Amino acid sequence: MPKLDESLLTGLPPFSRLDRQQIREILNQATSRRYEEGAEIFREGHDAERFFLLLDGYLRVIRTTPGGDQIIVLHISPGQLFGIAPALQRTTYPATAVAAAESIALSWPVRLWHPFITTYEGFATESYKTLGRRLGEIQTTLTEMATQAVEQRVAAVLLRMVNQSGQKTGEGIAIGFPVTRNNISEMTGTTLHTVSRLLSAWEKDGIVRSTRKRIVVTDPHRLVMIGEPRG
Amino acid sequence: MPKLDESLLTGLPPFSRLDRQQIREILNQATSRRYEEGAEIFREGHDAERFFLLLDGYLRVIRTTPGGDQIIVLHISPGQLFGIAPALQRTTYPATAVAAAESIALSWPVRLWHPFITTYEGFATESYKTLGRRLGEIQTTLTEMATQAVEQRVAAVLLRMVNQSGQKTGEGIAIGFPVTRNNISEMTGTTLHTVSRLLSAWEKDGIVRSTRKRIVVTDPHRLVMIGEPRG
DNA sequence: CCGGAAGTTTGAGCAAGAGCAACGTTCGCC
DNA sequence: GGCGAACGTTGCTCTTGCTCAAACTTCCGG
Repeated sequence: MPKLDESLLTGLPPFSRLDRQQIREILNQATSRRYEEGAEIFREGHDAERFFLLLDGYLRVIRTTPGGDQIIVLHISPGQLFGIAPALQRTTYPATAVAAAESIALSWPVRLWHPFITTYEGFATESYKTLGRRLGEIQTTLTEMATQAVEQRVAAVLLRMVNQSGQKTGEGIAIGFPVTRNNISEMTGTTLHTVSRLLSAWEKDGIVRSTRKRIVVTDPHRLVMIGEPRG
Repeated sequence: MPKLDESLLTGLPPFSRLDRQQIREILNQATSRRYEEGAEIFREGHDAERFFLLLDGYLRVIRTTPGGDQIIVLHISPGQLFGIAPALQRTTYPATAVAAAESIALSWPVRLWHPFITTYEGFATESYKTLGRRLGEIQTTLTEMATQAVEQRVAAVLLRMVNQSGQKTGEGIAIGFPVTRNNISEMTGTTLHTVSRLLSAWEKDGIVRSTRKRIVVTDPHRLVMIGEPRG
């Protein structure tokens, strides 16, 4: 295992209040691993043996129903902790994590969770903030699902992905990882057909541009308008 | 303020590992209050000044959309902590809490949160377990919303309420607090009309019995069958 | 360079459930 | 004891978006 560079963690919120020495300790106990697009990092229901930090790439957190349907609960961006089941006293992972793009993550065995929480200043605070944000995000998604029509939900989801991973390009803002029509349908509780029709229509209107697995939002403002129920 | 009896807390998970003396301390700092059906305990977005424990009654946790629609995120049963925004480093409440039935709750100022977490054994653990369960419940609801038809969602929600608050009666198991058709529609993302039709149909089939605001499930097993998508 | 897999598009038909409307019932309050 | 508000029921209409079907395009591996 190559020695990990301290600069990997220095900027990140959970570690921002630590000194060089402490970061070194943390890195020395970490395992680094690369995941290809589509690879599973951990699976719902399995023993939570490690907790993770995403260094690079994007993840999807998904749940599968008994009936075989799949839904995407949220996405994880670089710099975020994930698989932090131990924070909520869980012994198994509550969902499955899959690499949406090629990704790199550090991980530590759960037995280090408690020491981390108690010895590293700011680590607990940031972990719980992250959980709070995610809870909020899921609640928002739930609210949208319950009250908004499909078109609005798809617009909202596109905007959310743009906000979390957008990269400026010549044509507009690109979503920073591959997304299929089917993925979007799994985020919005609809079918890939309906998503395809919506994107086609928006492309005709100059709101988005898309190629296979890649989406660029060229007119975010108009997408916001679509996302608002009455207007 | 009448002195609160120690037996109020002795059985409850967050305090189960504490001695008489510690429970006394906790009670001495608590404020007890009664809420009528429909009363608001705290509101989404307001400063989180206190955290709570529900002693008796039932609460609804709701969110309101900009468009004025309302959804019920979850219910809270006696013995549970709620309004524990501080646990997730939040300074405002992420949702509104309303008494579904006449209720009694204790509360403490948030500045006591940290002392509670650090000095009372088991308190932190139980609080985070509660959060974990709620996150799981919301995720389940989200999954149902995204993958199941209205009939299944309504069946699932009835069963959940029965499990959380069911009381055996001569005819079956009664939901332990008042619920309107409209409330159910706010839990399932449908309309009160559709809920009314479903309940009427189920009543005809002998699966439920209902009067104004009161629902008794007479044949839970068949309701479970309805709740399963393919079967 | 070819073939298959994965992803995308589009059309046509249909049904679930929303919206609208009207009326009935129960309850609490003056 | 009567009135109004809140809650519930039911019929009808109409739209959204799902299902089914088929073809097309892009990508990747051999």
